[in-house]
Amino acid sequence: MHQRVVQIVREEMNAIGGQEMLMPVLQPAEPWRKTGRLEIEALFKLTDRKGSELVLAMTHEEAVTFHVAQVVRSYRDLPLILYHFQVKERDEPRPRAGVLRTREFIMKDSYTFDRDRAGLDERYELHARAYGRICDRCGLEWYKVESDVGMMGGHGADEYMAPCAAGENDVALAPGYAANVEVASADAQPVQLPPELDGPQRVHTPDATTIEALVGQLDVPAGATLKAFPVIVDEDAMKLVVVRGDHRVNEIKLRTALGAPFRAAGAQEIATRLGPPGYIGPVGAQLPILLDAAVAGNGAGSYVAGANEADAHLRGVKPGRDFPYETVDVRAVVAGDTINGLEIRIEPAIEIGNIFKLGTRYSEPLGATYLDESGTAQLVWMGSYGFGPARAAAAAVEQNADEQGIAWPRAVAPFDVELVALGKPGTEERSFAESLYAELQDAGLDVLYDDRDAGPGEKFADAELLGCPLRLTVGRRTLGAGEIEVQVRRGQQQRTVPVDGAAAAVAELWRTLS
RNA sequence: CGGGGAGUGGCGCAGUCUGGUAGCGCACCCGGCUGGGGGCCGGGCGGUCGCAGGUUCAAAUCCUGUCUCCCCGACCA
Repeated sequence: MHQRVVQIVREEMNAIGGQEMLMPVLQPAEPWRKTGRLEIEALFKLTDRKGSELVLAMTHEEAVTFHVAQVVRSYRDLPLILYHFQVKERDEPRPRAGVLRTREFIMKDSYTFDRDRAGLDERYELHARAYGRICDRCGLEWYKVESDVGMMGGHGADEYMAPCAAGENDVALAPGYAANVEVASADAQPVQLPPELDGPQRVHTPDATTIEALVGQLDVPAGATLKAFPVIVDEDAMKLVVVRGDHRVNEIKLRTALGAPFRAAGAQEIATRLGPPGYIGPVGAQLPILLDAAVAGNGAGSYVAGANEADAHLRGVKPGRDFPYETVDVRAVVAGDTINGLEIRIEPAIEIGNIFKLGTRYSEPLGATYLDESGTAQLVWMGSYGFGPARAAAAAVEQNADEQGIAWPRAVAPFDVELVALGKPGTEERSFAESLYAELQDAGLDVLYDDRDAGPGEKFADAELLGCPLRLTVGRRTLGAGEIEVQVRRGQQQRTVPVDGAAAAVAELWRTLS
């Protein structure tokens, strides 16, 4: 089924003008140094016997850009769509989840090369449509979501997600909206705030180092408290991120907002710069304060915040009046938040593909330029597009399995039909099954023929586990009635077809399946 | 990186606490029965107990080290 997915992808890539090629996995380290990606922890690095530095490629931007830089000279050489199916190697912190997260996997990656942003947008759109067709043809339930650009850098990215319980990503969905929670943004559910005061008032709150404990003591909703999250940006400056007490910081959104790497501040750093951990807050903090939009947007009312001293909080805190801030959107959205007044839900999903607008992120460091009509050198505008056949197959399994096993979509099933012959070898039903096997193949079907000397129960159970769309049974009972039995795997409805013209009837039935 | 678990015939496991003849199911091989939901009877093959050291008369079992795998979390360019 991996090869069936591959062939679907290949056809759709060719249909948008892609040229298939093959690039090496083992590559010199130098181009990776030039793009700054040699530092990536997940990149396998090694040396050969002469001590030359090599890497095992995790994607192929460096290789393809280097290649294009050699070959493309003129605007007349563009646009270009190149792709290949190749092994990717990634030193994952923790490989897991079977086929979903492995150190080594095959990915289709394509790369587009254009003379400008408008060309890139065109090539990107071609891929978006091709990916939609690929997902449909693979029989998947899927959606396209906005995503974080992550390690790739660049100007925008979307992911293709197949919802299922085994998924490792969470996606926020509302009518007309779909985004990975790493970038999702929504309107928070409203909260009843305590009335305003003339200024912050200190309240005694022993052992209230968690929002839960604090809420228990003060009788205010968690959403009326402020949670302070001190971070060290670039191993240098400390900043204080503040979100509503009932919200959580999403670290990907925060990294995006900061525009730089960060880490959570340690207890000692907090104690030195602010106050006792558990009691810190924005009022009086001599730090830049980043206030989440869910707090900053509220007009009336006031909040409870840490007082930066032990066993004390402040009530009546008003952002702006009591502390200066910069507004950011860094909270993780939760189910029940709204977008345009419509509630969102959050679902797990498998990421099966992603598409990135790279721009000149790679063409610049690797010198991929062309000469325009005026003879001026210009940087090539690039896009990068990944698709994981194994993940698509995994999603097809997860979305179509039942108690008995897999129920493959027709397009990606390992075989079209499983033919089960009952009876002892040498019997009439066996010899009929032999001839039916040949006729089915002549009718253009891929057939798995179970001619093992095994009991019927064993064969039926195996057929259902494997999950071919149709199961044919040739047995003495139905054969005597001039029929063979057909089971549609999905739903497991049984029917019979006459022996005469059976192969053609089965082929016809197969065509009606999804 | 933090927490937890597991390494014993091909596969799945028991035995380890309390040291003393390595065991069970499945699979496999042989003979036979059965033949529409993993059926039955009989007879067989197959294991340096992850690895290395130590304790002991004696180690799958106790001790030390080490490797690998799995799960949860962190992380995931």
